[in-house]
Amino acid sequence: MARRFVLKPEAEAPTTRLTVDYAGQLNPQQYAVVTAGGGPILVVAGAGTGKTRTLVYRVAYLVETGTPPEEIVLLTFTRRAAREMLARAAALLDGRCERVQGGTFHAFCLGLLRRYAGRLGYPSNFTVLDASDAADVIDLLRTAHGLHRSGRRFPRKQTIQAIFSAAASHPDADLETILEARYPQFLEHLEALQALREDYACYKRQHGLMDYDDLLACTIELFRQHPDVHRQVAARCRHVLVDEYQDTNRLQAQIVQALAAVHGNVMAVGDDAQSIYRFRGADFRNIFEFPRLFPGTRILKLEQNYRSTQPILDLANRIIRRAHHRYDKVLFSERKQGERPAIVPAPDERTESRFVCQMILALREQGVPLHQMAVLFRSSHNAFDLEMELNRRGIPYVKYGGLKLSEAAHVKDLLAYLRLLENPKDAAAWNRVLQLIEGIGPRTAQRLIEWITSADATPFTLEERPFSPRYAEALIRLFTLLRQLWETELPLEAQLTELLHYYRPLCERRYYEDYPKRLQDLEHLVSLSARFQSRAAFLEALVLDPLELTALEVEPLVEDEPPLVLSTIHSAKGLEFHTVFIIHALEGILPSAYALNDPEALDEELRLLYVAVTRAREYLFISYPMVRYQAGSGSYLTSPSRFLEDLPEEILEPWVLVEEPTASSAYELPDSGASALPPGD
DNA sequence: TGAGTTGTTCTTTTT
DNA sequence: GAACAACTCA
Repeated sequence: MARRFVLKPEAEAPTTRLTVDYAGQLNPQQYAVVTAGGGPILVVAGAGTGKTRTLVYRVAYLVETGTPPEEIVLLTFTRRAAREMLARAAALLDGRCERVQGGTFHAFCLGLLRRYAGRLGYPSNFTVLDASDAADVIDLLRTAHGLHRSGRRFPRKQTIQAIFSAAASHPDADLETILEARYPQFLEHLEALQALREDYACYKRQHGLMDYDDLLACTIELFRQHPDVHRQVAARCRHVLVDEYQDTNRLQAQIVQALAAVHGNVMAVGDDAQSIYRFRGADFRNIFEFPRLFPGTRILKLEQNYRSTQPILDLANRIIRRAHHRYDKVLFSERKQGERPAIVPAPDERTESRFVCQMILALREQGVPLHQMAVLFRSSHNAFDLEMELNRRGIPYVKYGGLKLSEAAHVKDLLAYLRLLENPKDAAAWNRVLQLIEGIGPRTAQRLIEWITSADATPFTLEERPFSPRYAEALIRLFTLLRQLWETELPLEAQLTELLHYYRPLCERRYYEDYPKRLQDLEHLVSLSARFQSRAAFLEALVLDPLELTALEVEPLVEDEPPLVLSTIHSAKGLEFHTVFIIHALEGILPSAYALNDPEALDEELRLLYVAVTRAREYLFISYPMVRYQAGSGSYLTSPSRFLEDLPEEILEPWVLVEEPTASSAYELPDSGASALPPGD
């Protein structure tokens, strides 16, 4: 008779001691989220409730309790957010989080597709098109079809691109539904647009091109067609964490579902009241779909606001109450004391800018660092006047949002050469590059592209020369250079230097009015490239993360003092500041004129204001000009945003700007402005 | 076919 | 103030 030995069940959690005092550093709700076990979890978190902090601790906790870092996926809204979170988690654990997979949905998908593109019939060196590249390709096809003069007005290339993108992010709706809902004026072109869309898809496949939407759609396609790849990828996703879930679209939700297919551990964090990316296909209802998508979901809440004072939250709560949709969250703070938010009407834009500048300087005198203050606005040109005033006074600032350096024509030109070296079949890049040569217009460019991209020969060789002598010499020069760079593996910076040397005269001819400034940008770009490992990495960073470049651009200017932040409200998502100014709070701007006829869009504008307001910790100033000037039509009276109407003075304190009545400074507000300040802290 | 000029339209937010 | 269509001239 054999002897029996009774085995005890293994303890669930590994016995390693935890190095972080989770219970001590988090509140009970946060602690519950951080230490929650596996399975699907939805965390509904109001503004300022320590969402980021909670995710950071969650990553640390998972690593400490035995999850291999490389099997954690952290999907965030920007790459900057991912980097920051991972850095903080790494700081908690002495760098043990380094191998966590993280980034935006687009970046994550791109990584996968580079590896598995072959399975979908794409070359692995495919090019990623940004929105304006995509519009250029569409334009190419539109011209080829002769659609641009098909009678009634045909939408412009950017609009077509927007329509296709909307269709791609709503995989359940067809083109007709999209047009009906958002572009009824183009319904008459439905068939032409459908044909064009098919052509566009086909063209991209032939030339190794993917736009932003393809990155998501192809990933889903890959998983559907190749279950083995899907299993392999999902197996490495032991825990999937998604930040800002309210701003995901249907495709992204499907990707999350696919990634969690093996282990089933998904945690999504979001706030339906802060959804501000509807125009990009996001739907805040996605967050309520989560429990349906993942049966057995546990819903946890973070409710206590640590960021703002109660008066600021009172205003935020009042604002969100105006929405047609009911948001059942009321933010409360332990920080009962605080100044009331101010509403500041200014006679005109100039005065509004002067007010903001002088208040900023006064607060800086009081000891608030510049970079703890932010000026927020609906769209980037709302800040032009203020920027002039800041420049005049020498106040350093960084501006987020709006036009990116990588979207400027001259930058795209230079990068097009680089793109060709990476993918010699990139028709969009060829189109740019060829048309820069004198004597080559759209027609010739197209013929040449066809010939170049169909030949299977070594790239950048000119065997016969069936071209007009008008441009033959220039074409040979271009090909020789590209061939040379393609064959010799120079460091990235040297490649760009060579290309810039070639491009410089073209740039001077084309932009004769302002080429010195543009060349300066390009030299900056060349020096920036030195930090990148490879051509591909550089190009990818520029397509997926154009923000970073704008931010970097200003860095060297500021040596001693971190600068003031100017930002679109969209780009300020997830950030917080000691003091926030919201400028141009006007009908037609916030809410935007485009939203006025659509209750859903109007709700989104309201959420946008809600996001802006909840960025502030201590002081909040909302201002607007009472008169504006418009080129041509002169000045006109404005009306303040409807969202701020009829709010009692206990919630929003009205201010009046008064000019100092001395003769010498009759046109200036006092620079110290001390008497106008709220009491210091 | 390309280059250059003029008049018209539209103007948001971002990966 | 830019992008685009429509025009003229070489």
